[in-house]
Amino acid sequence: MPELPEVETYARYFAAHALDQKIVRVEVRDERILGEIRKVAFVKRLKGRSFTSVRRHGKHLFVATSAKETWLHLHFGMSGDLAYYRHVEQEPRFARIVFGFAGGAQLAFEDMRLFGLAELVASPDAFIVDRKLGPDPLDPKFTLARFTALLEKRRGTIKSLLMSQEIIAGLGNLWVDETLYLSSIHPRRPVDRLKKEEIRTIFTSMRKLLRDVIARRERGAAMPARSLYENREIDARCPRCGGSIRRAVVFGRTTYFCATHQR
DNA sequence: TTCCATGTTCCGCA
DNA sequence: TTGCGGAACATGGA
Repeated sequence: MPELPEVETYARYFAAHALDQKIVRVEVRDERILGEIRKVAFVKRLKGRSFTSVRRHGKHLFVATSAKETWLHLHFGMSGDLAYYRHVEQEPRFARIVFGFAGGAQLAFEDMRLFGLAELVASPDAFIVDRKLGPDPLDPKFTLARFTALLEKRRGTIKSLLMSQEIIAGLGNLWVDETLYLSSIHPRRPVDRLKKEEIRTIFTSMRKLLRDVIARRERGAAMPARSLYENREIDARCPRCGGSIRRAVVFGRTTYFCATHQR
């Protein structure tokens, strides 16, 4: 379930379990999960090393290794996840890569649909520049002024811009819908017709939401019953205003919104 | 069987 | 140049 808050949770999970242990085994179960790098090279460069720290930018996870200029880059696609375990029976069904550690534990990168990616990169910063990724919305340096500037030069709908990783890195379909729901803004609203005040509301709601979802993921709590997330159904009652929840395709994605309070 | 799915990329068109 | 719709990728789950 990987948008920014989920990837943040994976990053913390990785850091809590899989750092500073010698990698004694690297099994690539399905090569389609790898990018350009060949399986042999991937295994060779990681075996005997260890993971040393994690870093996240948007939906991308980077893990530093004890090898110079060698970072594991993971993208979780639509169905990626991590699992750390000690016994083979606990291996996830769709484990695509399994790292075995000296202590006997293992870390699996699972991804049923294979839209994810695992590769090695020399530098996360260079990767972010190459891929033209926008700022991470939870970066302390990401400000309302920066957000406003990013939107100012653009046209198009607010949903399409929040979804575009070159503008802001990390939001996906679910949390864009939730952000706009909380902001009372219609997903199709042209961004050049947003008032300053509305941009501020989106900025604030988005960051508050992302932090809240991360906190909930951490303690295994569900989303509030009043959230759009729990009411993504055609003709559901909007828990905030009693209006009706509608479904439409916006920017190519199934979009839920309240036809009454989102304008 | 059919439709839908938390992502990304590429192509064609306006 | 920018933005958008559609298709493709792979594999379930309802």
